[in-house]
Amino acid sequence: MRKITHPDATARYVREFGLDGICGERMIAKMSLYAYDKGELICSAGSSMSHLYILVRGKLKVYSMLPNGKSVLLRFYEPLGIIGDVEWATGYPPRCSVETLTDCLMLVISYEQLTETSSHDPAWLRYMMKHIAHKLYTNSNTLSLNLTYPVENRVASYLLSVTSGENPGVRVGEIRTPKLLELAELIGTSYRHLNRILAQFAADGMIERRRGAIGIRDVERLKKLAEGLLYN
Amino acid sequence: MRKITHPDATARYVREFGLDGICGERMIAKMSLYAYDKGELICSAGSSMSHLYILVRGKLKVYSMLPNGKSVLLRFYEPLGIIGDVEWATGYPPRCSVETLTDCLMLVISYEQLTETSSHDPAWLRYMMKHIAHKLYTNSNTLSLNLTYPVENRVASYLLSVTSGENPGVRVGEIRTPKLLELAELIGTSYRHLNRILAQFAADGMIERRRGAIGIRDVERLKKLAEGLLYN
DNA sequence: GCGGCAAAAGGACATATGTCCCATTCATAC
DNA sequence: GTATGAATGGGACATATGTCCTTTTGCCGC
Repeated sequence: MRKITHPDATARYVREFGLDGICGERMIAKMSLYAYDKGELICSAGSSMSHLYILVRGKLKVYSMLPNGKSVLLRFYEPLGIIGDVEWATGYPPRCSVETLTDCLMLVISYEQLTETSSHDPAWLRYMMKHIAHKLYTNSNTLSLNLTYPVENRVASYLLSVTSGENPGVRVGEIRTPKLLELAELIGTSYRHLNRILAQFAADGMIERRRGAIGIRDVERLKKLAEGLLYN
Repeated sequence: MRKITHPDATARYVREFGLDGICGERMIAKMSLYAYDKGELICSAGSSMSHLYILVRGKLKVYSMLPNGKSVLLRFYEPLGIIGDVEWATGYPPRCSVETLTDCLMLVISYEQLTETSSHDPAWLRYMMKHIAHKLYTNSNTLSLNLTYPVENRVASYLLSVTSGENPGVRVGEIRTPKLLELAELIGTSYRHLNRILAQFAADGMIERRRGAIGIRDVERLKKLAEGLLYN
């Protein structure tokens, strides 16, 4: 993580995403731009949260760590995803962990300055309200689906989510897998079972297994399995 | 459902819950008070939503109907629970159904009038933002837990949630069960399996089964099973 | 009382998933 | 090269849960 000090840096992304129509000038003036490397942890469950992050480049994953030790993948974020909004609104400690999947750029502002510059600004408050409501809507949907779909479908959905956008063309998708154990935790199952499902996918010719990577061989059949179940 | 026309009715509850510190006067002037009987449906997935409801008396249950036909119990509401906030904020159609568990009283205001009287009011917007963020926080937690806990624990949690408050004293809880099939759907399992779990609970002396009702015999052991898993 | 029906109880079996353990592979230090 | 350990692959079995079907129970109209 490092701060981007180029004078025009913040303004560029504020303009690109039309944030100037949402955030007041005073708020924009207090924002900084930070670069994160792939694999960095932005926040983690149990720690404390002091800044709001607005993703403008790259991709993140958000997962929840549960008291019983297990974890559940909640969603992926792409540009204009916001981290720390719920914690700002409620003051609760974060119950999720957020990790970069690619190199990322984020606009950052401290809660203190955010409150000072925007807590009386209806446009910003409406935007935040809508944004959080959207999160609730989709989060509730995703988890409810996960609750009733078997692991097979969830794995298919995960593979598609991680591939999409990486190799947009005809090329076969190649996913650099994190440690499979982590992947299993994210999907909310045991390593053993994930392994079974992957072996079955491979046997069916839908994927190809390699050390540290998975090759997608049949996107269509995966899509069929993931039907309607999307993490995005 | 019927409107309460007593002139002072609305004002009484607005005062009781301190809503006058949150909702502007203009907004309060547009609110009505409605009474609902036990078992009425306030809203249902797929329909359209045109009013915001603030619960001031009674208890509700909220559940989600999924595209694959199954449903999941999301939470119970008690006074100051708000229905229709997410739909107002986002404009999305409701994906949940809400049903009264007891006779209820609710303050009601149409989206049109709500937008007109409050969409520039920072105090109200902050309140809504915080409220929705709280919903997201707890909803995500509940569903994540459900995703990783077996049915046994969920049933225990359900029994406790429904009992608590009904017989606060030493009396043994007596739950008038809805059709058990419905209950199974709410908990997100099959009727057969719910039956198994209940039979096991009964065999262990934790509950007593009767026609159309369940008697709680051992709150403590149920609490142990429900550990940390709460729908409220 | 009797027939019939909805709700409830439960048997038998299949499937999904978890747990425990061991074998294999690969990289890296030495 | 060899030892070592992490990551991976997989066998054997237990448990959780779903599906299908049959039986029992209690209620209601006649």
